[in-house]
Amino acid sequence: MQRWSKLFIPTLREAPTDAEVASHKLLLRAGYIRQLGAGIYSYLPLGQRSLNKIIAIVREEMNKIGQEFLLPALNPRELWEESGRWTGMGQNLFHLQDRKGAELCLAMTHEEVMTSIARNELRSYKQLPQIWYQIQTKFRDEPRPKAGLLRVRQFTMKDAYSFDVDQAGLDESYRKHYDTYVRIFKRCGLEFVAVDADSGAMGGSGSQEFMVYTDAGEDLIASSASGYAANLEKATSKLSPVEDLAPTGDGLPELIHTPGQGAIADICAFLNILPSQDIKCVAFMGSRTGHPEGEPLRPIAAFLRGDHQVNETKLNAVAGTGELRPMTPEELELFIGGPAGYLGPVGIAQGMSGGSLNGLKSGKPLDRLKGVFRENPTEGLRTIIVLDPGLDGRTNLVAGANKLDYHLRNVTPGRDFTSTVVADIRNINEGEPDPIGGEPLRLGKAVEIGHIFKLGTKYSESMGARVLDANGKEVLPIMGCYGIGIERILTAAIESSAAANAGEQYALPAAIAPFEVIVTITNVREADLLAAGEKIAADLEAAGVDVLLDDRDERAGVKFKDAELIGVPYRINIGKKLAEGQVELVDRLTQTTTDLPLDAITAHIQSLLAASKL
RNA sequence: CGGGGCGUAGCGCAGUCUGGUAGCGCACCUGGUUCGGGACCAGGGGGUCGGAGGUUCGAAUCCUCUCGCCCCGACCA
Repeated sequence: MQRWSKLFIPTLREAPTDAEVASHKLLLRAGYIRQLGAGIYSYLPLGQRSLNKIIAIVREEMNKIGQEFLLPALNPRELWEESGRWTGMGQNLFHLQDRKGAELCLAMTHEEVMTSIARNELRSYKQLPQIWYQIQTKFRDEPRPKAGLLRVRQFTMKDAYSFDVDQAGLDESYRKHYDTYVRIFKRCGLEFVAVDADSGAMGGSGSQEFMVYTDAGEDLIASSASGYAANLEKATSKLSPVEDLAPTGDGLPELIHTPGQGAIADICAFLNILPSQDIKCVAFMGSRTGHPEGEPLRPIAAFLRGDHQVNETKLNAVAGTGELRPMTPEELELFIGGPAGYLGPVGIAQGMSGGSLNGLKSGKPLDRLKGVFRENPTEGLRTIIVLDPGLDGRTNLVAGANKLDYHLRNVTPGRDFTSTVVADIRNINEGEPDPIGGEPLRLGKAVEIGHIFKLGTKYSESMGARVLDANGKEVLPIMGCYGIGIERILTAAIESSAAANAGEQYALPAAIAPFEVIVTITNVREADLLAAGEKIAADLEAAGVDVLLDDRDERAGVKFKDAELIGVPYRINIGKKLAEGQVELVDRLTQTTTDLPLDAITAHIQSLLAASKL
């Protein structure tokens, strides 16, 4: 039997000032963790109990589809050079040297080790598919650890790797992981959404992130009741129709004097129109990442509804660039043809050929531009004109005239200007209808607790893993990788619960709480209370319930506060009502209190726990 | 890496500007009272003031350097 009086549970009345987010404060105050350095934490007995419970769930579910390994955290440099990640991971990989000067790293994931095992041992398609996983400590030299356990340099991760002969096999392995993750997170009592993630530079064919909404999160996601969910970088929405303005005059673009009305809000007020009836122009110079010098810049003119915001990730994808910066006034003149505030699509300058630069008057900014053109002397630079679908098909819009203090009205896309491409480049807004079911989108910050990813052959190729297929032909095993952040499950659960209680209190789901039930003897000096508490705790333990008996000689108030701090979902108070044969059950998840007869409590707890286990 | 903030007892803080023997609350120990929502009284223990160097008769306090931590940004398969 676990007795509080014998355990090490150092609760704090006040949180250290370093802690900002709710889960960090509460984990410290509850005695789950202590900090050792930036992004480095010790897990105290309570924290370890909770993490062990999470790990047990993960392991139980993963064992249904795969096999567990234990792999070295210490990896030789050569292995990581094979995959290209020794330098490819940059500063995020912890490097170290042994006494002989040989270089090693602390593994941040285990693609390399798993693939090296696969290439040494797997020879035939008959040995596939394989799903290999491990649960262990990973190291990442994060540029900025923060928010307690949310972003750390050393943490526990379940990562899994699948090896299949063909794409269909990978699809199946991926699906198995998806289903398994859903079961794991449900068992952990989390409310989560699976969002389509950017496959990014990895070039994989599919990727989803499992996210939990919390303000402490670092990602922005959108989801809706119809099951739609996506990262903000990918999220789209159906737009409600906007009423176009009636044409004026002959219906063709008409110059209007709009002195000092450069901002959208100003011009809308000035002309008495809605922002959605105005064309916003955002102009960037784009370049590819990883080409600091000499990479030709690309002028980009993005046109979208006046009430919409550009999403730079989407725009980069459309323009084939990796980095964007705003155009300088000189560049605006050259590539758009107007001053900031009065940019528009009609008669856009669209850049020029390299040769025509010679006619320009000199000056520092222009000299810099000539340097840019030198990379592409014959083609010069043409402005990429991107039109957001929110403007496509619209009529009689208002736009800048590319002339100071003038706008145009009656601007109709397609008729008055053409675009290089029509593509979604905007951020969706909260409440807009989702693209599949039309349900309102919920937009919010979220924390990533899991990620599944169709890797492809990146590692089998670079590290030389091959098997023979049924035709005796050598093929590269197709891989998937699948991660779960163990501590993040705990953190997300606390954040979610604390958010409902003003950040001051939380209760964990029974499945991942350090104890399922706490029996609080309100006064251990009263022999009958002590005896009843002992008996109830013993009965619960005999019934297989994970119970903590608070047998400390403390005042009741202290014990109640402490019980709440450690997040145990069910509390049984042994107190005054014992005289009538009753004890109090506090259900912290529903925030209800019920009186129960002494002899009914064990069965009642058992049924509560059974119900919480799906 | 850029910007900002903070290092004084286990936790929360004052003292630093204006140099003169380091303080408060909580926690901890002892005794007593109290006992269902972080009790009260009395007594007590605990700090090389992050570190190094300097100025000074004298440095938590002034100067220089340095280490650490937090926040915002950048970054984040």
